[in-house]
Amino acid sequence: MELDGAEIKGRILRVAAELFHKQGVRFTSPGEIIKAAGTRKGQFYHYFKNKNLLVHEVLQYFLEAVRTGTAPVSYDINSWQDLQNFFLAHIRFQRKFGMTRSCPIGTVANEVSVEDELIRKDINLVFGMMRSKLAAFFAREKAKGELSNAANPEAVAEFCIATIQGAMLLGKVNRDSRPAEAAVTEALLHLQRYLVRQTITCKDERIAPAIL
Amino acid sequence: MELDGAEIKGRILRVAAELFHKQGVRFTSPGEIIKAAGTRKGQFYHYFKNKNLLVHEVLQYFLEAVRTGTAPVSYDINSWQDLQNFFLAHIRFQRKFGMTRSCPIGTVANEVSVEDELIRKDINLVFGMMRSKLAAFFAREKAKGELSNAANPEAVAEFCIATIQGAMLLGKVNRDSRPAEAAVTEALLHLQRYLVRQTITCKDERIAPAIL
Amino acid sequence: MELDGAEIKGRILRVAAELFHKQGVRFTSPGEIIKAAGTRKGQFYHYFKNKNLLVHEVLQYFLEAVRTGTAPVSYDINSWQDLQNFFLAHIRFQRKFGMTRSCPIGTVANEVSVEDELIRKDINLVFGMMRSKLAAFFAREKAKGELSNAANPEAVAEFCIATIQGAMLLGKVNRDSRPAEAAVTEALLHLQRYLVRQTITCKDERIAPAIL
Amino acid sequence: MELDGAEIKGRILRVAAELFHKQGVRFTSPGEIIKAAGTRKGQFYHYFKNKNLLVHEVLQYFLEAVRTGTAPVSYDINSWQDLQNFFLAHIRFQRKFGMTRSCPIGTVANEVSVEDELIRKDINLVFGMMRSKLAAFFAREKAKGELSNAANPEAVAEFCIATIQGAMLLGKVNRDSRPAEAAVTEALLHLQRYLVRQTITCKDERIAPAIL
DNA sequence: TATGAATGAGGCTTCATTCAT
DNA sequence: AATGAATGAAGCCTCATTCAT
Repeated sequence: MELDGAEIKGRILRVAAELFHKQGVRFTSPGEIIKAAGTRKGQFYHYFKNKNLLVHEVLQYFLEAVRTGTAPVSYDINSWQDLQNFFLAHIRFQRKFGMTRSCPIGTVANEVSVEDELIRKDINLVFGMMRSKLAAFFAREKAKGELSNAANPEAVAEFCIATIQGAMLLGKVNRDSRPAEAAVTEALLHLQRYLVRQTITCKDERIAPAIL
Repeated sequence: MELDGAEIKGRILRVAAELFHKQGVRFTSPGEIIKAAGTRKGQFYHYFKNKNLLVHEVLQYFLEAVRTGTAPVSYDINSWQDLQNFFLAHIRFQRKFGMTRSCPIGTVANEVSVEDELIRKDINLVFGMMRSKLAAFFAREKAKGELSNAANPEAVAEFCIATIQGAMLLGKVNRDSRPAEAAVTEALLHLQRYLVRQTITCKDERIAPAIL
Repeated sequence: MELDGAEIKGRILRVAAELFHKQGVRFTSPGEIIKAAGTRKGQFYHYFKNKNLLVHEVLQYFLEAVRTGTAPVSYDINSWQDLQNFFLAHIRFQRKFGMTRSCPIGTVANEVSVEDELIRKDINLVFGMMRSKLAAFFAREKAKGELSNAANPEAVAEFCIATIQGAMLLGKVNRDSRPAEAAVTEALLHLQRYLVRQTITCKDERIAPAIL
Repeated sequence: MELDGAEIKGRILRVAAELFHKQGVRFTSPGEIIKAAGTRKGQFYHYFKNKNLLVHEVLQYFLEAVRTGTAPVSYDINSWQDLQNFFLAHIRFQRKFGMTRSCPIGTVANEVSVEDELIRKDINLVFGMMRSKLAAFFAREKAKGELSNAANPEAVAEFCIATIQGAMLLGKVNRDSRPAEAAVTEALLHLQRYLVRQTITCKDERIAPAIL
């Protein structure tokens, strides 16, 4: 069976996403992607006009993954239990790579320079998608009277994303999940205090990292 | 007045730190640093055996800056007012660069790959210095009975760093300080709730971003 | 007529072989080869991943030349007359370059360092090919009863190669063919004494260098 | 105790000789010699105007070592037993370096290019010293009537040097002393046949490599 | 004597891309 | 659609040496 165009393009995209996550965009050359994808230069430049547009498409692929919930961590939160799991899932994800990587989006985001307007906007869309999914949950909870009126869903969502990004960064530079766990645990405590009825109760007021 | 050796080495170091912050380590070539520092290739390699060791020295310089409190943001916190100011100072710092950069340490941290063990450890030392200064403050407050016994100084310090790093990343990709402000404001609220006596009071329970 | 890929690769290979023979591998930079071959950097690295692999290919080319008998000196010996000619042909070859070079293989061989395992093995193959061709001749002569039973074909072949390599080195540092001739003449005398019937007779027991 | 000038110069010389033997002249930079000798750039260039003159002095040091018999292998031969030992001593010497190097002089000799007239002449002097010592022995034996009148002392000496150089080269590229032993054993057989009285007798007409 | 700062040419290689087929 | 040849700028670094102190 021959590989059709979409197949090849998809493979390049997946390989590129993996390499960008592993070593960053700048440190990943088209040649390396081509080799890892088992394709050829001509094919690569046929499907992607240039490296920048490949980054663009990778980010669209990430956007789609977050939107449809097929990303390694789902941003579709429906319960406080989901929310807690959501934070911890990021660190579980990171552990799969031996704590040597942080968030795929965050990694690319960090590299954007003033010239990369297109890429910056792409990343914004991904973070925006994450934020709106999280904010939607908080808004729903607020509507149900479960969340304090003091909580601003958008701001709380922003806080969640920021803390997770920072926690993963700390996890990576420490090569240890504990700093990341400590950070997200504090974040969860903060969110918990917004709850009108304290549904999540942990003995010592801390979410046990052991459940990770 | 002639420039002596230390002067030149210092200039290379400062220029490199600036470029690394602006565009990352990977995208900054020795040639670019040499040009910006107004020096020569031979001179550069006389003072720095290779680019990696320059990065190492830049990080030592950052470590020293954090240690001595000469960094753009001081990590020496002595009051809850200091703490609040500390969070906001990060975003003020970011604003100076038109929200096009994130944290100098975070930027380098994000780039470390599995091969850069030396660099990873250097960054760890810097984050460690930040953490111990913050944790020292929380420990002191706890000893004074101002901070809840439930608070673990190290964990809370980790949370502060993570949230700031994430907030600055969001600020950069948005080219807007508001997402970053929202995130750190939530973080401050969390910390405030650890206070035994609620010394920081803000009308609507939110720290006004306008004071930034 | 345009040059196709194989043509260009071949030209780089020949130019490299020539320069390696003239001045050694170490003293021949890719830049020099590129210039001499009238090609470009990109082209060079398109055909040869790196300089070391070019050396490898040059040595394969030498191996092939020895194997097929297209090298400047043929290692296919069929008679005692051939053998005598074979020794002298090396010095004739050397004279073509004004006694400024030694053996192309020997030159590269002398340069191998502990790190160059690949190259060392390549050279071994070339010397091995030379040895087996020479040994085959001695074995045949032994079988025919022309060569003393005391002669070990492999050992005698090794001796021939060693003496020729050493003779050419002496010829080069002296810029004079006489030391080289003296050495190979002695070697021929040694071989001659292995003959059961003294077919090669020289008046004064010496092979006249004049015939060179 | 301070090191005086001669001490330092001597150390640089010895270190350079060692490195040239190990990896060749071209591949040994002044910086490497300076580091290995534990000295400084200024000192190096104070004692040696340039690298080429250092090579020159190293060769003079080799010349002196051969002249005075302090070289690793003595060229002062006084008996046929000495002669046999002399050949084998070269291979023993080579074994000390795990068969990774050939002759120190031969290594430098191989690298001489057309521009290095000075160096070429220096090497010639060293080989010339070797030759005259060997030739002196053969001449004395001839005078004593121990050596065939057919033997030309100079030519036979040249042959000895050539075969040893070639044998060591083969030993190095094979990383095995056996090819080198085979070659020198044949050479010894040749010399033996020049003896008027066959004083060296080996059972099977071969000098046992086991005695090495 | 001794030092290390300074120099710039050059070494080896990768990069991202275009192009002709 | 697919190929791999072609390109030259640039990346990182070493070299051998000179020079001012």
